[in-house]
Amino acid sequence: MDYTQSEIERALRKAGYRLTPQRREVISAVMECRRHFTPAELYEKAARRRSGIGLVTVYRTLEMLARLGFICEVHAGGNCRHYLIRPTGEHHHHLICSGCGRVVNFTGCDLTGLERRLRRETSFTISGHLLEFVGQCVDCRRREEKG
Amino acid sequence: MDYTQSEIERALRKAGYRLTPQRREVISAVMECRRHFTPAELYEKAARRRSGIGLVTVYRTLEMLARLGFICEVHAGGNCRHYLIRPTGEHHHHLICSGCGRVVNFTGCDLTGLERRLRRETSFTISGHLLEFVGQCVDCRRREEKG
DNA sequence: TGCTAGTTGAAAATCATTTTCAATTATTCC
DNA sequence: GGAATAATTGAAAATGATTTTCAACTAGCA
Repeated sequence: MDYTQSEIERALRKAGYRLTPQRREVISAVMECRRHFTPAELYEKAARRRSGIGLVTVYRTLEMLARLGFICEVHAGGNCRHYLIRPTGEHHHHLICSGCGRVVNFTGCDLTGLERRLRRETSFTISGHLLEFVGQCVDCRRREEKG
Repeated sequence: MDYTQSEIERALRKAGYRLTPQRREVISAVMECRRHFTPAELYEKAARRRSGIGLVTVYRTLEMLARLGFICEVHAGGNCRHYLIRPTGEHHHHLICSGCGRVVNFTGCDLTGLERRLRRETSFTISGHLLEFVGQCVDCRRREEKG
């Protein structure tokens, strides 16, 4: 289901990137994330564990991981980039809690029928789609009801 | 199908906003857009027609129009906001050409089944979804094939 | 071990967006 | 029509995320 640190490191090497201590640290910090994160958040986290990692390196490493397909961007709103670990391979989407940012991955979006219809009606070549559900998880709902 | 300038102006007044020449100009510039646009693009267009409109005012007016539901944001990539005219009322989504930015609105996304499944499986309260298709329109495809 | 191209990170640059605030003006009330 | 007043405008400055620059450093190869 999830990639391991060494799988990612291997893929990185294979793609011609060098394996530096900073990159290892960023990867390991990413792998602990259970919700979406911003470059700045990840920087804090990684820098806390190994002082001397630069924000720029975090940016660059995240960009690299996204290029390799290990993380992807989500459109969580706000004014900065949000990334998310990608489960291995398969086509999937996200259900995002607007309260805490928790993310649930799901598959089976089944938009092929709609896609076919659009292709027929518009003559577009369709290359992909962006689908995200937004809601509130149980914890956040309870918290709101109480307070 | 589309709102008229005076419909928008009326709604704006009704919501307690003042009708200024600058706002009129921005609204009219928006209404000419057949694809998505950025605040900066709209500023250029509006300022060309009536010099002296400030970029800040464009930002503020677009925010207002979005709040009133006449335009909405799209996630077209890039590093700045993209807006789009919203067809009257109904729930709809966008098919966006990655080449030229042309936008086709469509309805009938039918995600209620999927939404129900997610609600059941995750116990989230689902408040909405974001769905966009990306592709290439006929013109852009031809242009690419030729050159 | 030494070479070299890839990598790092501090600082500066960039760029979209937001805030500030004094001057202006649309609307209301007489 | 003419104040009064609160909303609006826009230039300039502030903010904040992201990117670029470049000299120093280093991973990985020979």
